[in-house]
Amino acid sequence: MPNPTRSTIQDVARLAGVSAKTVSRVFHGSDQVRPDTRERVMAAAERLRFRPNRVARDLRRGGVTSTVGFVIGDIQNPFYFTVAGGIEYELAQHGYTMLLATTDDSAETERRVVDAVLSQGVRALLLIPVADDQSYLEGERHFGTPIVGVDRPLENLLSDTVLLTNRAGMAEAVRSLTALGHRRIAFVANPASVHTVRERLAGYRDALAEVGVSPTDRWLSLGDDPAASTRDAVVELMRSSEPPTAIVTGNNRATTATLQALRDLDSPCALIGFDDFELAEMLGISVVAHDAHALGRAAALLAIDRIDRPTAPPRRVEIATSLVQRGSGERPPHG
Amino acid sequence: MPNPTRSTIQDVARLAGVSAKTVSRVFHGSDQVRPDTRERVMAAAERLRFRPNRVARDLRRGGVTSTVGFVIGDIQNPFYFTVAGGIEYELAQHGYTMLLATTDDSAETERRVVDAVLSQGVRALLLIPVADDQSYLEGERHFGTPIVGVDRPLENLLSDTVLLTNRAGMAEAVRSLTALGHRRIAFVANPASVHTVRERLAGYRDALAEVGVSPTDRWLSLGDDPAASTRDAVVELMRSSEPPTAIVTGNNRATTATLQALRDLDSPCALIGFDDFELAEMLGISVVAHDAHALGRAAALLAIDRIDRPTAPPRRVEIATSLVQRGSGERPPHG
DNA sequence: CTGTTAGCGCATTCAG
DNA sequence: CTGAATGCGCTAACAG
Repeated sequence: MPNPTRSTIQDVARLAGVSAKTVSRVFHGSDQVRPDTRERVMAAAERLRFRPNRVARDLRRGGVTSTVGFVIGDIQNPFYFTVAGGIEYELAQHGYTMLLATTDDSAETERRVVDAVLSQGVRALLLIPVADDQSYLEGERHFGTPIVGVDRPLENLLSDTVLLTNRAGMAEAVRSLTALGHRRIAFVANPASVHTVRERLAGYRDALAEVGVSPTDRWLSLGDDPAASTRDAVVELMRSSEPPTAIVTGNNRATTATLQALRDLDSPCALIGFDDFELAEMLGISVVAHDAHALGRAAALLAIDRIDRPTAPPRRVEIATSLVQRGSGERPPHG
Repeated sequence: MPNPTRSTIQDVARLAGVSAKTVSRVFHGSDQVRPDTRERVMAAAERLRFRPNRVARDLRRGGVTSTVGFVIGDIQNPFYFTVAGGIEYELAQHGYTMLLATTDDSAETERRVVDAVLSQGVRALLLIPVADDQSYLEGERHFGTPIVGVDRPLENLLSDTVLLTNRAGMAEAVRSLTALGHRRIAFVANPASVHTVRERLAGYRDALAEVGVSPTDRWLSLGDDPAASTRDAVVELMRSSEPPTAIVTGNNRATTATLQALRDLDSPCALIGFDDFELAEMLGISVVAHDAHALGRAAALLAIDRIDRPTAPPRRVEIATSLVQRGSGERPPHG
């Protein structure tokens, strides 16, 4: 059996004995339509199982769609999907839907994927950048497409941005450790090249500088070598001649890996992680927590605002982090 | 400064001194175009920052878009997001992008959201159903839109489906407990109304029946009361006159809650969770694991297959679960 | 309150 | 190999 053909606004108009425009008005118009006309139209639409074709509508209205693109590096990271959840939530509140695409954390892919998303005619673009240059979006920005950097700033492109207070948040954590007397504090993270880790590292240095400690590379484990496991790196760090008495981590993955290493070693080393995680409370792990869902919501709001006021100056929103003390970060120096 | 207007295929054609159709051919045509013509067109396109408008293209080609809709109840659940990741991955491999929408786990919202997604002209619809009846999709199915039930079957609608081996997986877990001598085995889950939990419950009963135990309601904690916390329910269960010597859980959230309760009580109760989680290995928690990413990939493949062969009989794919023993499930009965 | 005309940007005829 | 005409489904701009 061949598929029946989908009915259009014309079919409904014919059946209801009105013009196509009237059907359109019934479905979208804030215009007035006589109640009985409206009912005839609705009845006809129901009988024909009519559903307005949004694609055609968007095209006619100047290619202005109701979808917003979100391009993300790696969807598997729980942090990012919480962000995506926040974005989707806020977009839905405003009648938009989210088109989600991933780049495998590869700079070349980013450009291709962003291009594909833009050609879908998205109303705005939200992007967690991977490449170190987003100037290729300059043209698109000139066409008036709102572009928002999420979690990291877009490089070489004027844009709205939502960030965490990475530097201050990490500084606060390290300060809480120095206040306890810690001086040998290590910083553990995987990929150090991304903006967030660089900022957190800066905060770490800020706090150490305040107590006159100039951190040496000996206490940095930045996981630039993708082959080496963070877990092994931490074990090595702890077995060095002058091991740290406290560790701060640069993100959730580093926290998990560090946690496992410390468990293996049965070490009393203090630990504060960046990013909260589900079992942290049960495990008594202190963290620099933040609201990833709020980050997403804020990003979506920036985009929606800019749709309304395209020429407003770029805005930068910061989502606050907070130090959550659960035990692992309150241990005094040992050894 | 007013925004420059986006250039169209016509603009490119004019600048290159060819017709619109030729530009179209350069961008999509497997048709032949003379190399020098092609170059002129490409040069013009680049200068004008031309990007083909996919919306218009899709409309002209009969509303056949390259996006696939995925409707999900609650985006925050890591399981679903991993599924979404799998879907997105496989879709991207085939040139589709994913339109993601959520329903807040509400049956009424489901219908509204599904409608909105369909009116976007999606090429296929993937749905984790929440409502207990999807017959409202019958019309859409007749129009030839591929519809796939993900993780749970669609009710009253013929459709492709991807499921986990919920029943067998849970039976295997319980069987491993009865083999150790456990007889008082509790089943803990939140919302018991959904298909997956019902199936897992059935598997639990299967395995108990095999050793002649007919489970009483006393050992079921199904969390139908949204007010009561699962954690409290488990504490109560363990303090009853004849507490279980082992617990199996119906999903990842129940596992976490149960884990916390058992820690609070310092109980030697055996535990096998359904769904794996990040720290399970470190914590030595045995689980019924499965590959949520593969589930998503399989769902996407079903949709893509059906796009190609619309009249093939509905298919049901099952993704295998496997019992991962890490210690908590191998504890013998106590007390 | 309702109808008519025109055309969004593109691709599919059918011609050359 | 290339171009001209036509229309996808819908809605703005103007009528009435």
